Amino acid sequence: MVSKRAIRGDTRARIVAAAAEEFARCGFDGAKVDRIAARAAVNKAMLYYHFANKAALYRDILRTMFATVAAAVDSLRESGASPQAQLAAFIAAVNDTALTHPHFPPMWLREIADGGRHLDDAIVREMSSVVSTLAGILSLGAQRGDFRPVHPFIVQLGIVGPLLLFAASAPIRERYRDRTPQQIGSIPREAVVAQVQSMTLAGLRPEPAHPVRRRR
Amino acid sequence: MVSKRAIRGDTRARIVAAAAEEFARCGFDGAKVDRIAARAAVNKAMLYYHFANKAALYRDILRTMFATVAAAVDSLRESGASPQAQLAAFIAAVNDTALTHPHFPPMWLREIADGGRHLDDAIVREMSSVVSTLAGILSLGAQRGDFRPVHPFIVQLGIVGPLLLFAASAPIRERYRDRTPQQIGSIPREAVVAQVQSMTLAGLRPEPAHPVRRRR
DNA sequence: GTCTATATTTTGATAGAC
DNA sequence: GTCTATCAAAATATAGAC
Repeated sequence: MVSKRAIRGDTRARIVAAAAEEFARCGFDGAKVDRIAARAAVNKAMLYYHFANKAALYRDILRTMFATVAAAVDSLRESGASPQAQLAAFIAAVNDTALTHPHFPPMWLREIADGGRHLDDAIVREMSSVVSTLAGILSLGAQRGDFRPVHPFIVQLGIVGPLLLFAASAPIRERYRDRTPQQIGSIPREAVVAQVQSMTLAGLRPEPAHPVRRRR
Repeated sequence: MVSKRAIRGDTRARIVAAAAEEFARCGFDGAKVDRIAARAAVNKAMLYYHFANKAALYRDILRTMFATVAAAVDSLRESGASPQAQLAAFIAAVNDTALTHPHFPPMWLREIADGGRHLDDAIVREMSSVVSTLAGILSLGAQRGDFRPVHPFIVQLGIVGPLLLFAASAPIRERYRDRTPQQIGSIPREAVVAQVQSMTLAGLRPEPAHPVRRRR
């Protein structure tokens, strides 16, 4: 039962959209309920009519976020393509999602930094679904002898880490475009994706790629 | 002139230490001045005697943080070792710093997610110093024909991204140790560092490592 | 340098009419 | 479902004595 909303704006959806932007920009504690309501052009009391409290609203968005990534990544497993191609597609899918949902990267980073303060079991299930999908690709590649065995979560870090940092650092790079060397301001995202793809694939090749250690 | 502190506790240092922990755990907005003062066993008014306000205290810590990383990374350039070895040492140095200063990773992630809200020019200088050091290693390798030319910042993302995520996600992995598949709880950090090293080096090899693209 | 007491503002949340 | 008015609890910051 959906009651009788959706006559034009669907307030609930507007609240969620405004909240996602606010949470991404300010974090959970920095986000202000008044600002969310204002941005959604909704009365603050209305917000509390739809959601029990700020935390419930936040969790709802987090859940959607990870479910979106999980679904995007899961869909490409059916292609039956080679492990290499599937892995590249996995990386592209994560990047696409970050592109089409610009608030995901900051929220993801923040939730990690927060020690997962607002995670519930449902959200964690979605998160680990992403890793499981990756694990499937990796074990397929290992079976075929294309990949050497590596812990899926480590590979996940190598993929998600750079992509999240790149996406989330856009405002900083833009602001300090000229005040920094190395033209950090003008890096095409395609170059980042391509580099993550080639780095990940190269790092998975069966022949150990001369790892060196060093302590100062 | 250092006045006459340091008789035993050095209040200022205690404030900074307590604040670093609080900022790492809660973020700028989540961090409470009362809690910082309490944790430092210092009166709250004392805190405002040493620092103009919460933001100034925060910036002071950020500055130290990036200066520490910049120094650690810079020192290993003098070794005159091979580009490969220097790069591996760079990665190890970043990891070591994250290990010895556990509040750095969350703070770093948060500042990125925050869009660099609290950065000032001095801090940005330290940050770009790290990238410059990496750029030096990369261009040395490129001169010798050991590395193919890649934008330093992209390589930086590939190094710092995984390491920060791994370090900062420790509490989450610990909490959901058994509720998740893939034994995410028990991954040795050495494995992560080794994988980042081999992935980075492999991704820099002159021969292009069959990059694949894909859009769903 | 250190503490007590307090001013001021902000903010999450609710009561209750329509 | 929607809005007005408002409460109560933080939380940043300061004044001013010692």
